[in-house]
Amino acid sequence: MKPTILVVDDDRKTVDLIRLYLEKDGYRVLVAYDGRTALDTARNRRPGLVILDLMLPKVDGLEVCRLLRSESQVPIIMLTAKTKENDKLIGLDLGADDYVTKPFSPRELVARVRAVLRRSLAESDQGPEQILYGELEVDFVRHEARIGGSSVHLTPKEFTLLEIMIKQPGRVFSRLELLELAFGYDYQGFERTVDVHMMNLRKKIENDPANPRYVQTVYGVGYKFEDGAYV
Amino acid sequence: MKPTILVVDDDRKTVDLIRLYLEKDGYRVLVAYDGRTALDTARNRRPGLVILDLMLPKVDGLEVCRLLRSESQVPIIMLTAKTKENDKLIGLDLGADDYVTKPFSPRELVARVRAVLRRSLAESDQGPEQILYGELEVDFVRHEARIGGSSVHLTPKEFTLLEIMIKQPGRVFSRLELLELAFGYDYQGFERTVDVHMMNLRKKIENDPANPRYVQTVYGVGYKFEDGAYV
DNA sequence: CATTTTCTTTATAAATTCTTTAAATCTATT
DNA sequence: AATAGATTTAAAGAATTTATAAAGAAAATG
Repeated sequence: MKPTILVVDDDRKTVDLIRLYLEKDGYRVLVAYDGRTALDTARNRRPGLVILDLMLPKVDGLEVCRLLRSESQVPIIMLTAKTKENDKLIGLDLGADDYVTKPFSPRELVARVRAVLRRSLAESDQGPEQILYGELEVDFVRHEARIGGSSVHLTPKEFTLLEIMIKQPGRVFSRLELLELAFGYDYQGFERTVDVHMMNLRKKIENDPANPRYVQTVYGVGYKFEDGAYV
Repeated sequence: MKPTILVVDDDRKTVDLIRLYLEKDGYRVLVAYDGRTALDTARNRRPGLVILDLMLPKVDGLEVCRLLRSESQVPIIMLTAKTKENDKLIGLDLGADDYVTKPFSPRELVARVRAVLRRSLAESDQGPEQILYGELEVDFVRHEARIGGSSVHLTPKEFTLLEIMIKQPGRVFSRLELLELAFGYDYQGFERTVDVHMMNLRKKIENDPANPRYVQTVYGVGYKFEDGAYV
């Protein structure tokens, strides 16, 4: 089900054009021609995204943006006329998720709507707070692992490595990937460091570290978290 | 074949440094010193990735980024000076795939190039994550082969050889081709090594290794993965 | 700034895989 | 059917990769 989009601009032709393209792409569209109505509509109808012109009567677009932001997480795309003034404005943080300068192609605007929605969905779905496999629980809120209900102390790197792997169970990660993901792209050390962390991790979370159930080696490739999908 | 990378910065020393490291890592490099040239080059030469400085003469980096994004899927890494101003800019999503703040280490930049390319290749669907033929499944994410749903352990070379062949089913590969593709162009050993790997592979994935269904010999030529297109 | 904890490196042992070898088997061709 | 060349097969040693323990370096803590 596609979200509803609120389009706010005092120029009715612009609104009609945007509406046409959005509806063609399957979105429900609400419209407002001034800032006050925009705020009311946003509060009552809870759109999934707002397209907002910067220059508006009654309550200015900037103000609408600020108010919306202070009271909800709704993604906002700002429409701005292309001037040097506005380039500076963009340098300031207006709190919008994206900017489109007039004149714009409707197709581009729709593409940006899709992109912003995709991003904000991805962000709001930060993955689960907790993952369970068998006896093992990994709790990202508490930053803690548990075996059979009782917590096991992991060091920061051990936890991070486990987190990376368990969030994509079954996928094999090379040592280099793990280093870059866990320790940053500027990490200077040896790949073998990963092995030692894995060993220590296994000592803590595996029943039989020499025959690990969760943290498995893929010889010649790297490590993975075994989810038991195919045994 | 590694992709071509377009490096855009008005400071020639920075460009040279980046170029040096990228070329050392095997990439072809194009350069541009201003926004307009960058856009022209990107449109004509279709690089696989763009490294883009935020501050540029003629057409500003932000604008270049927007334009490139609206007209292609090319991954973009932004170079930004580390200031509070830019922190805000980064808070906004400029549409880049990654950001690197100046000053940066060339090694880190190259690592990020690799990571962004890996991500965007994975997204743009450079071939499937998994291939099925009859009972046989080959899963590239899990780095695992399965027969009738249960996984079969393959060694790294066995897996690589199978991967090469199954990705172009029906095509015959000479032993030399297989050696070069699987083991690298500088491989020194005998061609007969391939035979042994094929034998071991057949033992693991074939029902009747002496009458293989998947890994077939083409007498006097090499091996192929039989897809059953013309049997 | 001393103490504790964590991280990285190093060295060695253990496990796995790869290559070579040589004999047996198979294939195409005469 | 005989032959020369190609492929299969098994086995052994060489090479590579991973596991492990321990010590020194670095980082965090009080």
